[in-house]
Amino acid sequence: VMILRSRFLDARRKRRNFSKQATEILNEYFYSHLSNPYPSEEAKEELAKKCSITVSQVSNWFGNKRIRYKKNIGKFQEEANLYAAKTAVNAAH
Amino acid sequence: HKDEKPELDPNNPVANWIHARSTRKKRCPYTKYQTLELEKEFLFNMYLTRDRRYEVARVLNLTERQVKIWFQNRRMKMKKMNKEKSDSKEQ
DNA sequence: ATGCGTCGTAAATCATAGAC
DNA sequence: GGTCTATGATTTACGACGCA
Repeated sequence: VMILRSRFLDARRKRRNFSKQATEILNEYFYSHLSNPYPSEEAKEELAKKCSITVSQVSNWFGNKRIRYKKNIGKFQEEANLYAAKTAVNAAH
Repeated sequence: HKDEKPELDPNNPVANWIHARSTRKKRCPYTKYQTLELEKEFLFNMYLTRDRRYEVARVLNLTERQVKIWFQNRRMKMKKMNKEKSDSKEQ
């Protein structure tokens, strides 16, 4: 029990970057909804499930992404083009 | 959209996002002492009476509005922590 | 009308995982 | 291994809206 408890507390204290696949999914949503990147509660739940993270973490990710994108659009241009191309390919099939 | 202020720009993607008004006060981190005292008060009661709010604000050199909002945010934080706890329980 | 409640968020800041 | 920067989380501050 103590082991489980300490493991749980450690997990909360020690942040891990999200997986590449999770970041991929979040970015795909973000760049394909760039004019209104505010997922509904339902959309957040679906993203959370697909990414194996919590709804709060999805909210945090979008909050951080929006402000960091807005603060320096140029820095994200390459990334934006990449995901735009990716969703274009998906739409074509 | 709703929250705060539109940014009237032609075709930039950010134009229709939510933007904070320029009049918004910049976030000012509270001192350890201020936070500790606020937490003690919160432990005593999660909701402030008007008298307590006045007194806490005076002692900590904050405005009554800041104290009111701190308590609102603190209650939301508690709600979030409780939700996480119950979520991790099931499953 | 006032006034304080929640909810969702902006923006700044914190903490540190990871890249170099 | 020590410096940095990118990234996830937390902290102030508000707008929108609800209810008494």
